[in-house]
Amino acid sequence: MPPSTGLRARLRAELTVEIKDEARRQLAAEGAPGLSLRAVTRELGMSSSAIYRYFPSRDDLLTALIVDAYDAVGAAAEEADATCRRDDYGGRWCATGRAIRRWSLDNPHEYALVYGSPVPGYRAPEDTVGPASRVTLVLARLVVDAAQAGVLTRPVSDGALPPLGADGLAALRTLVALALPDVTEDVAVRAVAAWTQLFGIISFELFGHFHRVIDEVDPVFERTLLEMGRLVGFPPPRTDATRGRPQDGVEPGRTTDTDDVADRHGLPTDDEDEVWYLV
Amino acid sequence: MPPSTGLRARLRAELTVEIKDEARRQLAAEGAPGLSLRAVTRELGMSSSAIYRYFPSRDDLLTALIVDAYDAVGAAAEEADATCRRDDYGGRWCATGRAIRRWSLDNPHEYALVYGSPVPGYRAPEDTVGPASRVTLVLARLVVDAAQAGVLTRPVSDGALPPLGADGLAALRTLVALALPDVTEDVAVRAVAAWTQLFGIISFELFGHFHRVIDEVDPVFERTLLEMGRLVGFPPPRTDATRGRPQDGVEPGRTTDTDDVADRHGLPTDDEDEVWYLV
DNA sequence: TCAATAACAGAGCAGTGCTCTTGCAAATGG
DNA sequence: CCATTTGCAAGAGCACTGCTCTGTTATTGA
Repeated sequence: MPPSTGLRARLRAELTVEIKDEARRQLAAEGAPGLSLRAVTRELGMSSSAIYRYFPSRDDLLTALIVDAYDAVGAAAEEADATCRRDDYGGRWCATGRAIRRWSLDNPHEYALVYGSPVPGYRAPEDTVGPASRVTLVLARLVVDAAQAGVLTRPVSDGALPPLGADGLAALRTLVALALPDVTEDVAVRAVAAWTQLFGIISFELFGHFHRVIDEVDPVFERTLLEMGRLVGFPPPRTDATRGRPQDGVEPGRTTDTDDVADRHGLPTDDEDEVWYLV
Repeated sequence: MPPSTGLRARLRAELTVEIKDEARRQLAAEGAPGLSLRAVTRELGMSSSAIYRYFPSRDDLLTALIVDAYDAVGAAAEEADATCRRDDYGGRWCATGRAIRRWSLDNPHEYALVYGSPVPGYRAPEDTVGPASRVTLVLARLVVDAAQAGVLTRPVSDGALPPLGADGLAALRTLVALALPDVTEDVAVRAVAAWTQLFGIISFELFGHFHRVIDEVDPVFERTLLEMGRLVGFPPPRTDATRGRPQDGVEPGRTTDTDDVADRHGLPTDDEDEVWYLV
């Protein structure tokens, strides 16, 4: 028996992605409020009511686009992180942040759909929590790797801030248990700060809050990357690529991404700007 | 001559605010996409076409609401800052951040309207840049005050990060010239980091990105306030109110807001946690 | 008092999300 | 192989939206 119900299912799957592609085109062209189901069907040459066999409502289509957007930015973050040496924690942080920003600037409406105001009513659709965690996990894994390697430096001196209270510990416990094993709550809260700062500055840039305040965001973004990376405690990035133009591709150098443990000791670094933040 | 064109103008102004109030009610109830001009007119008992004499389009009504929201959050920030002693820079930073978050949690849809995805097409309406700068100026003035008082501490040790490049200096020059006189570009970029982190964490909380990650945001927010305040270089807050419940009003203690220079020396602080971040 | 003008109500247009009914083609079971 | 069930598509239609146009009424300034 050939693939049972295969023809119908195949056609259905193809039309589903065709609808999503056309919807994504309209989303990129006019933003989420400009997405019209009727316009999608019109462009695809089918009846306006036919689309409801594939997406039962407009919100469901939007949710599908949200899931895809989460997946895309997560893939961008993963790829950027993968192109760095595993022990170059500062470089991984900067490269990941740069990749997320680049994806956001390239897909502003998808970014707004995902990290802007939640469009579908009020409900946080449970289907999006999975793909949403993809990009988060890249950053979390980075923190965990650095913590387990023991390279995370305390920001100023021990005891500069009072220890976290019981409520702070409790609030961070789920986060630590979920994605940050072997990480101090102290480090976790700084990671949250860096995480939210990253998306905060991207949102401000994309949503126009730097209008007439900062005209060229690139160097400021690079600098905040360094500042927040240092705040978390990452060692400084290995290469001096952070000074270069970050908009040309993901990261110019370091195509080594297969060998993992071999890089742990690493060849002698070419430059001596290891002392960017010493502590 | 009685107030010339007074009756008509008065009625017009009254109806304008009535429309805005009803629109704000609908905005708070169902969010920006749920705001309907026809529903507003229906609720106000007038014809659907009459509203266009007051707001020529839906986007104009939204822009008016955006301006009001900027004004409201700016007023909240100003008031919180004003209730602190002028030389308690850490306290002013924390109080302002807390007030902004509180306003945001109390008016989530207005926050989303202002700091979420920009709804009207693509244009950044020029009318909003003025009210938008109100809350920004509170934070900027705080940085300037602390810088001029000479209390801003460098984060780790001098020269830990390489000096800003020429492009970084150029990018920050407009910001410094506009709102941060007598502030180093080095401090300015950290202020931008704190600024964007503040709104980043608020957006994440409001837009559901902490779902199943952080259940109780309060202590984490308090902690990031301290961390980012320290990153900028503010001295630690004077009172121990940061450990209390920040959701009960703006700030419980310190009702002194009139005397300015008299507080400069200050009464002996009651507690000894002045050494929160020493550097 | 009278013309000018601002405000208003209502009809109407094009568009939207969504539902219902009808008809057709494909897969399935005996 | 045929009858039946199922999946899919098209069209009409409903309630709603932003917005415009027309005609009418009320207010204003001289």
